[in-house]
Amino acid sequence: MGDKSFKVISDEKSRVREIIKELEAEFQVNSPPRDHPFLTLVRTVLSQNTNSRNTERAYDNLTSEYTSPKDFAEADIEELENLIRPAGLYRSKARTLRKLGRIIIDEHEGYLKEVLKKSQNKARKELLEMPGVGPKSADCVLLFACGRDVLPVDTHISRTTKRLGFADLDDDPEEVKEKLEPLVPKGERGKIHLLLIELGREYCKALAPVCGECPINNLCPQKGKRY
DNA sequence: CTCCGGCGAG
DNA sequence: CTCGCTGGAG
Repeated sequence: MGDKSFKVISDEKSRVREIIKELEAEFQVNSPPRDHPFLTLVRTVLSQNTNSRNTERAYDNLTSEYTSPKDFAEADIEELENLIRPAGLYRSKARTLRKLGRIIIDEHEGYLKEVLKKSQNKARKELLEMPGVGPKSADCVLLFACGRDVLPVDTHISRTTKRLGFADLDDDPEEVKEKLEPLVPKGERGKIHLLLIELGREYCKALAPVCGECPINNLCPQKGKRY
């Protein structure tokens, strides 16, 4: 007896493929190749636990005056704080950004690119050793600054993945990643990352999900359980 | 585990 | 008013 409230696809890999296909028809998520690795890292730090609008404001303020690792390494903390305030968590982020600038200058010849040239595992390990850089941020840099096939797991990814039934409610981001990644075709991890974020922002929202309008509600076990 | 935090939606 | 936002550190 299958659950007729949603399209039953026994193979979860097939269901993921269907979901990607439907979401691609709904959203265009051509991620612009970000050529500047250090600014990619800066943007990622600003985005931590911060919505995209506020991230964008802070990033625009900041990059009108600071662009190179040297700029950040020599920055006045209070000035950094003022520029990035819209992002929230601005005191810790300002200190993180200055430390990151100094690390790039002192330990990597002034270029984050020197770290990213290494093998993916090595690069990830070194990113994780940097202040203010955890799993999600490290993966974002690997994805957006050097096009690696990785799947950064943020709150949107966690929430949508759990609601879609690919992970359990109490799974932490690492567990979500371990369960979702094997279901995603090679080379499509960055794509599904962006697609699930859009899904989370537009439909599968934390507070008031709009399942009735969701483009993949026929592929979701929550169909009929939420309004 | 708690803390950091401006900001907008509901 | 509360909640959550492309989290990470102590």
